[in-house]
Amino acid sequence: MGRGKIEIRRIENKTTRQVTFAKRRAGLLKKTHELAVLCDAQIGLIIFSSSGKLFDYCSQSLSMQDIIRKYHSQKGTQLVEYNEQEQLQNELKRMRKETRSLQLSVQRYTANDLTNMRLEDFNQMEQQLECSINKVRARKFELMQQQIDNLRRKEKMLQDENDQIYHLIKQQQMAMEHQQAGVPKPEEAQHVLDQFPFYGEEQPSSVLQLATLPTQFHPYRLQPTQPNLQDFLQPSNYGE
Amino acid sequence: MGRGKIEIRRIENKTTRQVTFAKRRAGLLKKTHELAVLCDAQIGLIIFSSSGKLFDYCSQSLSMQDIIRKYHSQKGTQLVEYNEQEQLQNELKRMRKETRSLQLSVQRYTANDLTNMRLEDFNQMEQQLECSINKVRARKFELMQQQIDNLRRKEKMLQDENDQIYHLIKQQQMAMEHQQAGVPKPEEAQHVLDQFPFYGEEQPSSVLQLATLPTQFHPYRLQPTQPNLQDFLQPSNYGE
DNA sequence: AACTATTTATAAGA
DNA sequence: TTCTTATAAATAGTT
Repeated sequence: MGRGKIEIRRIENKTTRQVTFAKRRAGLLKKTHELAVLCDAQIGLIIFSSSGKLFDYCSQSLSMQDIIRKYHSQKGTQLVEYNEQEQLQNELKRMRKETRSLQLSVQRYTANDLTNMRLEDFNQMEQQLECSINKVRARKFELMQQQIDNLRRKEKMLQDENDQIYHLIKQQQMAMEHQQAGVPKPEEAQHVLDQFPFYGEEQPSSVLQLATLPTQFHPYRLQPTQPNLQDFLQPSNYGE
Repeated sequence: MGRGKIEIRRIENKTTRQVTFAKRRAGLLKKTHELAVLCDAQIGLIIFSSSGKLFDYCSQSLSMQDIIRKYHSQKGTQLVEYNEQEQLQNELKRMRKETRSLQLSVQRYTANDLTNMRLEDFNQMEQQLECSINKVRARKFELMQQQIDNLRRKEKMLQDENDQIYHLIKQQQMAMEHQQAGVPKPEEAQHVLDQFPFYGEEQPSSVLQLATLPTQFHPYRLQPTQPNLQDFLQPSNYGE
């Protein structure tokens, strides 16, 4: 349709190609519009010129987005991305529900909102809370018992050690009395004591809480004592 | 281009419209293809007939996906959907975190998992639970007190009513003694009692729990009584 | 689905 | 570029 017939193949002359592009592009847009109007069709047309410029047409009533969406849903493509979004939304919904229920749970346990509760619910809540508190206490005392056992063991070790020190000093005193009929100097006794790992070693109070033991006793003779439970509620490092 | 010129407006005749659609659609696809080839353009064409059937064209070298992607990147659209997805994912992340923390909270309150807890945590938990339980009990007793007050009010009303009945019957008896020097028949007394709304009306036990009141007393004289607290832990319908 | 009178689009020239 | 115009192509109405 022109002065001459042309072959449908890429126009090599750049100018000619550009002119033809402009003319035919206009024609195509016009025909696209006509088809959309005449036949009540929904049409989306996207044209990129060879230089990358965008031209598009979209029949009224639907946006290009809508047409593309419809295209994808009909073609089955994009289904992946769509499903992903769908899945995400479902998961979010589920999470919201779960969070809501958890929030209610926490609220019940903290008893911060007791309005809208029926009298009979209170019994149940009380029971739940009692049950929880009992569990907590049981576990707490279990841990405390372990600490106590541990302390007892350590106490026993110290006791034994002190007994040994006591006898050693006794022997040394006797030996000295034999040699010079004199008494040992305190510094020498200290020297002998040094070989015992526990003697004189300060126990971190956070570990053993021995700081509260009465100190007026003879240092070589620790008295068995019942630890004060109140003082043991510290991070347990037993068994190290 | 045809036997006659036509206006560019929706063709009303359905058959004509369908035929025109087929013809022009073919023409459009052909022209689209020609433009793509002649001018080295990238073109995507999506047509939905009025009945929803899909026809599309896409220039070689690029898929429709690619063209759409390019379209979006050029238009700046799709950024919305991308952001939407991004937002969704962020929200989900946030929700997961919140849910996790709530789960931990609930777990602490139910005391179902006490491993990995330090001894010092137990005190705090115990306190929290005690605090909750106190709140629950306070509220529970408050509600119970309300029920008790309510019952007292009702009791008082019944008492007053019975007093009135008692006096009425006394008066009647005296009147009859005047007239016939006889005693009133029980049926007549019952008739007089009927006008009092509370008399003989059975109270639903779930509402007032009066079922446990001792029944061996004189029916006209309800004894003031301390309700048994154990029996009041029912849905409260007081104040109706 | 094919025909064809016309309209429309457009290639090439101005 | 844009306008013009001869001609190809598309297609409305008909068969």
